Amino acid sequence: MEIEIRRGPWTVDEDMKLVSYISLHGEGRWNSLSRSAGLNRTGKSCRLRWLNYLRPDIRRGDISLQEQFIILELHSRWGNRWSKIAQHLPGRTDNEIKNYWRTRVQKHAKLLKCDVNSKQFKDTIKHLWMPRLVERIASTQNVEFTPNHYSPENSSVATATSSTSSSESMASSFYGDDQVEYGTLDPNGGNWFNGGDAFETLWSFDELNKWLLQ
DNA sequence: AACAGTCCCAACCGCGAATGA
DNA sequence: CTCATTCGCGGTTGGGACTGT
Repeated sequence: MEIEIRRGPWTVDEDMKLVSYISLHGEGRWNSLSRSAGLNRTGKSCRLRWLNYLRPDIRRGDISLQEQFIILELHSRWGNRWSKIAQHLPGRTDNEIKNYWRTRVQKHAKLLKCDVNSKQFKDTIKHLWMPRLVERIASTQNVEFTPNHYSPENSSVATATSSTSSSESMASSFYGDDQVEYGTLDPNGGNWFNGGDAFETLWSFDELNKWLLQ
């Protein structure tokens, strides 16, 4: 008899079944795991749910400034190698980083009317956005961060601080201090980037345009 | 309050790589 | 070696949440 495979959002009951099964038997062999756990889901679906949502070491909340820097840095080296980038951001999933890139970074490329893969945009990230991020990180309290020397081989330096609550307080102080300073970007008087996002308040529209026209 | 437009993220899909029979 | 199955990655999308009018 064919059992209908479930799709779409996971229920609390399904989550509990998956978590309790994995806690007893461990991960892997996802297709058989799905059957054994009594889930009418594909192995793929179970794997994705566990890795992106149910894993106990998942880190939630805003992407910190350090994490933003690391994403930009590693993406400039490796491109869309999301899982590889995620390995250097403990608790963050490849899916989350990918979503972050698409929703935030690509949006900026679109606003500036340039291709996200263009040299122009990459240079903007490298020579304007990243230095500005470094400034912001350095200016916030008690943050040990050595972005100039960040490398995947030495990622513990950066990730050690990003995994503490200091990054959250840093982000909140950032919102508070700089919303106005960097928020008045719209030539028409409004807020160009709608405000609200730390990444988006790092530079002005004029500043970016000036850079792009160089 | 109601509606429309936009944003964001969880989940799906397709494909290539890895593994095993 | 070949074929089938499983795994993991990157791209895409549906729909709920949010925002503006």
